[in-house]
Amino acid sequence: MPSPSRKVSESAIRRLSIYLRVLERLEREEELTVSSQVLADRAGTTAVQVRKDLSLFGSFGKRGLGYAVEPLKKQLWAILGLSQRWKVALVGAGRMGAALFEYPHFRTRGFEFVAVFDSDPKKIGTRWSGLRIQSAKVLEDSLRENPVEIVILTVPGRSAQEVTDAAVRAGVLGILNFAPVEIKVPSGVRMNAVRLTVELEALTFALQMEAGRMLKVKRQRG
Amino acid sequence: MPSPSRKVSESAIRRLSIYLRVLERLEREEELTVSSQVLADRAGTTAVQVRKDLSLFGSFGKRGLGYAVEPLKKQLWAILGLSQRWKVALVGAGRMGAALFEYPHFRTRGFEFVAVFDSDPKKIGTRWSGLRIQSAKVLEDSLRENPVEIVILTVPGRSAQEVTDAAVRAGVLGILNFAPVEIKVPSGVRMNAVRLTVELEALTFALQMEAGRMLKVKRQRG
DNA sequence: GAGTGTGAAGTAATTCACAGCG
DNA sequence: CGCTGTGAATTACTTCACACTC
Repeated sequence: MPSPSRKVSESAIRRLSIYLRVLERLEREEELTVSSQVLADRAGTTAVQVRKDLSLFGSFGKRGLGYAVEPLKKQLWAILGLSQRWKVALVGAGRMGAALFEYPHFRTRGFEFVAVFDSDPKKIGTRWSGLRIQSAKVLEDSLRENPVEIVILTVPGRSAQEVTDAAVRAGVLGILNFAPVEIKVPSGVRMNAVRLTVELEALTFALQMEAGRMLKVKRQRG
Repeated sequence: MPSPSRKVSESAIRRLSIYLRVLERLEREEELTVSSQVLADRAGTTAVQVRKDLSLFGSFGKRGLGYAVEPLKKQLWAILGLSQRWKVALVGAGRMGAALFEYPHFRTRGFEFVAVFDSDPKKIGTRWSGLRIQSAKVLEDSLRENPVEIVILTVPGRSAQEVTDAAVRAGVLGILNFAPVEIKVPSGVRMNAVRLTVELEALTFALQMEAGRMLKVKRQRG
């Protein structure tokens, strides 16, 4: 597992993860090698960006040839931390929780759900793929006894912070937050938020801008 | 609806959307005003960053006092394009599609699902909140007849690109892609991707780094 | 005094330009 | 030649410092 020469930016890491996705697809298409140009086109970036990103962790390419698909995939796999297995607890067994629990691409990457929590008495005690849904009340004790590295949070906004605090007390290392509120974690715990409204609003902002620009052009012409 | 003085970065927009989320919460807590400092703490950024971001669109604060919560919320609402209603089509009526279709925070922001498509014959014809699920085959014609501005894509990777192409031909303006592949859209169409594996891998990369650092420290001590 | 708004300075990320290798 | 790897130049983003207003 290569270790970075300089400090790597969050955006570089996210691109590496995209390259991995593209490489997996190239592998299914039985491509043996790929140039930074092709990888960039597929990943929505530039060839130099690809080479810079990869060069942060080593020299994986062959000049005149490009990168060997399968070996590069393995490298990225290791760089992104996928060589080790990560135990995950899901908190919030609603629709979003169910979607993520069943999401096949988490499983193929070695993420393993080992606990599910919810606060709805109707759900507690039922099973998801053989995993008994536990009461959110016992989350801290349960995670102390059977530790996980990562918690995926799909609870309503009102309970997000208290669940987070309990998980942190139990020694969780990272949190992926889908709850519709900003949560606070102490330094030493990593938190990454998926903000669905932000994603849509980034889109509507851009569309509105575009529409405004079009109007202006129209007025100028008229 | 204020229009920006200079060009605004994607990251600034995403922060504005986070501020909106925080302001909505402050409003529920019946706060009347908020300083850039408090807003920043809640949003996970700095006071200057907040002021810079807001100043891109106008002067919304009062010196010595801060920002009035409700008016600022309304401003952000308008800036982000939420003053107009956006019609949305969902393509992919699986678990993730269901989770997003039911997601209350899309609806409270005025996003309106007007069509749902899927390719599973078992699902076609059934209803979601009164909305008949249509065959993905008729997507292009259907969207031509009843246009939408936005498509939310929750289909398997293999069909993501062809669905995208059909939606684009039908005149869709923006796409929010949850499919686990990179898709291409022509210029003039906005695309925003939610990459679930990227979110988790950004986390595991950081955790792995952290673990590596700890080991080094340990070795130095030993 | 408390807190905003903003040009200037500093830092980070991206792109350019090209040397170097297969 | 074709394509990678990388210092140098450029551009974008953030933070500093402080004038200004309520």
